[in-house]
Amino acid sequence: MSATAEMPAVTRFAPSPTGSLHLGNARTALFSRLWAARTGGRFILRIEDTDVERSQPRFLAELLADLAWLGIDWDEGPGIGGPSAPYAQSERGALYARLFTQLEAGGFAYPCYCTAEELELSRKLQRMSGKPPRYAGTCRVLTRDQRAEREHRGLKPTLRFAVPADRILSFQDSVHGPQSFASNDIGDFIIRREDGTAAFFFCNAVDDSLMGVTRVLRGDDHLTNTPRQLMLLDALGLRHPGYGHVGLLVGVDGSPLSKRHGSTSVREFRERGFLPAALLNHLFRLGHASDIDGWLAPGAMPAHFRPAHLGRAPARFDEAQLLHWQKEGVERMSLAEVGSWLGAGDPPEFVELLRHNVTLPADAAAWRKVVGGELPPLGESERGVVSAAGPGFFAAAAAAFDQAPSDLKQLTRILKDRTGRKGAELYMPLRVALTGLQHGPELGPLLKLMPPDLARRRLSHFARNHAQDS
RNA sequence: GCUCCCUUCGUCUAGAGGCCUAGGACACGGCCCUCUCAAGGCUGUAACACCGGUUCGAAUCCGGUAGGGAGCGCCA
Repeated sequence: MSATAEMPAVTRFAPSPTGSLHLGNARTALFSRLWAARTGGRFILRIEDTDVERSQPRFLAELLADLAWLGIDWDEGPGIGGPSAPYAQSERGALYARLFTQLEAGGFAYPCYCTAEELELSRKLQRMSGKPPRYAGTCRVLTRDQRAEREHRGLKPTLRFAVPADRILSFQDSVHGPQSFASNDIGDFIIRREDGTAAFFFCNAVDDSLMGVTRVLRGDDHLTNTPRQLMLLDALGLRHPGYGHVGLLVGVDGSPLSKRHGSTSVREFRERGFLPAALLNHLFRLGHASDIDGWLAPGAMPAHFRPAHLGRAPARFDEAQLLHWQKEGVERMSLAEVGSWLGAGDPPEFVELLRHNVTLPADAAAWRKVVGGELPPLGESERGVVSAAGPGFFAAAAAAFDQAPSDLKQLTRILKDRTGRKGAELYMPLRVALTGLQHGPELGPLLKLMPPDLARRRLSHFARNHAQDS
């Protein structure tokens, strides 16, 4: 639309390897990737693993695998490298150290010797007296001697950013429009932890700028954090990326997406047999209005991604809609693809037969049982069908089966002559007796796949007036 | 508590003062097709949170109310 929206965008996804890929993160990763792709820019993957306690190699491997499964690839980052390497923040310590000294030298930051307990208490007190819980600034005014004394006592300081007074921080949010915040509402915040590692506000902002990111797309939860990062960048003389904050992904009840809403990670959907393209199509339309409603092959998504149509309101993740895309995805697979997706080594004729009746691999398992195993007990409606047909019908059916085993066409012809029934009245009781259900793949081929004695048994079972007891 | 954000059919959304008796998609109902389901075709139900204001005219602008959410962490 506007000229800026079409300039090559450098975007990024900056996850922490502290768990498997969450749906909300997958969505912002997708949007960022698409934004870069649509404008001919670059997409960077950066690993924010400064929290050594929670970051684990196992999670990183999962993260990369989840991204790969979704088909979200990156132009710079782990495994590829690039001009801004390294792309793991745990390896960028030396760089951060230089910037910390620069900030301290310029008077933009100061060591803070307050302990976690002291800070906790201070916040509690502030809350109780109805004040916003902000750092009181205790260590900001320490003299050189006072600092030396604390060092001498063996206290290890954190580094705090000295938030300037009376400043208004304004920026143009690409999703929310113009924003502005007062620096007086913001307390001095920690940019380096006691253990010397860089804190989120710092390394996240600094790396975005240093890596040449031009469009930061992230969740709404970061909107009020943005002014801190702006001040930090200003103190360092680094340029600001553009920011865009998309509405959060929430559960069907509108509360933050959590376990009780069911599956919330990409991995869970993958394990349940969802297709990556299906998940992508759903995510693509959550908090985003594309110009077309129908199925999009992942490769076509960049052309239909509209950054100007990113949503401010939270979007509910409704699995019913994902199911729709899943059906679309299954319909679009080749026979061989469906076969390997089901992953059970089914014969091609079986796959061909049930492919339109299956949206998840679990559905196929049910049909496998229909063909070769036990039938589940009949439902109320199915019992109705059976008793309406009557035992005589099934006795005739069993007899007809003996004349034309496993041949539905012949069997129905004979049965039609003997009973005078036709259409649904003829087929439905047969379907229920043979499959236990009123719907499913074509009955003829289904019957051919069944062992003849099994089919015969199912028919004669209902000839003995067993409709009620099942 | 303070600061900030959000609010159109059940869901995802279109809509940037008249084109809106509010459009599309999913879901749901009906009809057609069909041995069934699905697919396909046709069709139906269903929303501007509320109250004021500005205006000839408001879903769209302004103010307030309500309800949701986020941030204020040595988590990211």
